[in-house]
Amino acid sequence: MVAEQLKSTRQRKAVSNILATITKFSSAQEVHKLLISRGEKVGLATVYRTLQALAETGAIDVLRNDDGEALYRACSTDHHHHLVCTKCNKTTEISAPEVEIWTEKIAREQGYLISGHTIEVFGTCANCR
Amino acid sequence: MVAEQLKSTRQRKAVSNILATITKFSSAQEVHKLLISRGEKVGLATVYRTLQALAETGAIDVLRNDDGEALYRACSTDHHHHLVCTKCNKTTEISAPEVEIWTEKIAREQGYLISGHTIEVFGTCANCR
DNA sequence: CTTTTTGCAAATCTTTTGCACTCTA
DNA sequence: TAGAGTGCAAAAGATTTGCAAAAAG
Repeated sequence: MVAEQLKSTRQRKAVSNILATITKFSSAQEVHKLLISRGEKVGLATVYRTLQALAETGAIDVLRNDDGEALYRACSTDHHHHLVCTKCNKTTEISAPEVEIWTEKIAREQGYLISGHTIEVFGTCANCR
Repeated sequence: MVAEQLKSTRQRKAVSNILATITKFSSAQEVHKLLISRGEKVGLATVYRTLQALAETGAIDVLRNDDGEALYRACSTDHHHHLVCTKCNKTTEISAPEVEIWTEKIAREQGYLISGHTIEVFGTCANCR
């Protein structure tokens, strides 16, 4: 299973461009609406496929909201976590070397071989308080 | 909006009992199948409603898997996080005072008012290695 | 040209709801 | 009894998929 190289298409560029302008996690549906409102002609299925493809290559981050919807956002590539405002959905990246270490420790204590972890902190940001 | 008190019904007891015997997070569909296989007569919708109700009262924990499905599991009531085996789905509760503190700190630095957080560590447990 | 991509609509799948009926307190 | 709770089937909604047409390299 060789990593496929994605071809550069109008639609994919459009999706990438949109993502670059968004700072909060957005669902495929939202991304699609944004594209349409910008006058871009891209099918919903294509948005889904593109977003998935990008997520697989690690180019963008994915997470699930409480309704089970997949949310995407362009992300820097280094390991980090998120601080999410529950009111405006603004997201701030936070790196956490301390926590990475703690994670490793806990896992070892329990006899686990760590493959990954998720840390998300929710709250109200300064603007929304 | 006063917290409603759930009435005790055959179906609810059945769901609770099943949950008590399960050690891994399971979807509503799975719980329903288990009930049926045990000969319990409970509707799928009821399982969904019951699971949601229980989750709301904090009696059970919920999390979303990568497919966006809601997974439930009976849980002790004190605050803690999970260490999940990606092979057998066994879940170990971990408490993390250190992390709670770190979370608080980070948030304050960013001007956030913390409302909650999620920490899940994935890996392979001793038995599955 | 050959292989990927698209678009659309149809198909899936999980979860939610409307409603009439059945229980619990 | 009154108000909750239940079962079923229909409705939602998000995501996926089949397929023929269009685009990329």
